[in-house]
Amino acid sequence: MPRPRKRLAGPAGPDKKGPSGKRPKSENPGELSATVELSGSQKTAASNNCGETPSNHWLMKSEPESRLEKGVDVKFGIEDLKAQPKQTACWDGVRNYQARNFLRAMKLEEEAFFYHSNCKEPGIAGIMKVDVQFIRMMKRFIPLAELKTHYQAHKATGGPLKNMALFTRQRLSIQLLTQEEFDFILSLEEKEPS
DNA sequence: GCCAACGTTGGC
DNA sequence: GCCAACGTTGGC
Repeated sequence: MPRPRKRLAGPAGPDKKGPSGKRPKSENPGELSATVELSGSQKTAASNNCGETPSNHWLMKSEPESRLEKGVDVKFGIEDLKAQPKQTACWDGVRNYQARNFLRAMKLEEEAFFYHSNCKEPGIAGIMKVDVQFIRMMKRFIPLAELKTHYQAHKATGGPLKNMALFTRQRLSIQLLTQEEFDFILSLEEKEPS
């Protein structure tokens, strides 16, 4: 489970997992340093996304309700992100290979939906930017059930959510969204809950 | 709390 | 490199 944490002020670590060690011991599986956190000021424009390249949009899952995993509470909802210094957190604990590749592919300032998973009401709670910093709450919470309704309709009609990873890659904790998916979900904010 | 989906592990 | 067993994710 991706497990955003309090700021650890780590460098945006290239993760050093060599091919050598097969995998993290089950003893301590978390803490791969696939960190997106950019500590402190982002002085350098270097990795910044200024320029012409269109930026990617993401969806990142986290659990807003308390749950112990090896004695550690993994709770980290959007309110917890807001409560961090600079409203910025370090997104660690991602184990899945593809999710980690996405973490590495992210560029600063790209936007991501903060998705609440494994909880009473799963869905998209807000928006943050890669750094990982809170931007804003959704104007209204967009429940999974509503997204699923659109997904099912779009499968038939060829609408924007027809291939949404949330449904086609069910267990992937970090997902790349198409521009169409991102825009469509944003447009839902303006609508009445369906 | 249950359990389906699905990723990972490890014997062969 | 197959695939059954196992572990995890995450909706319900």
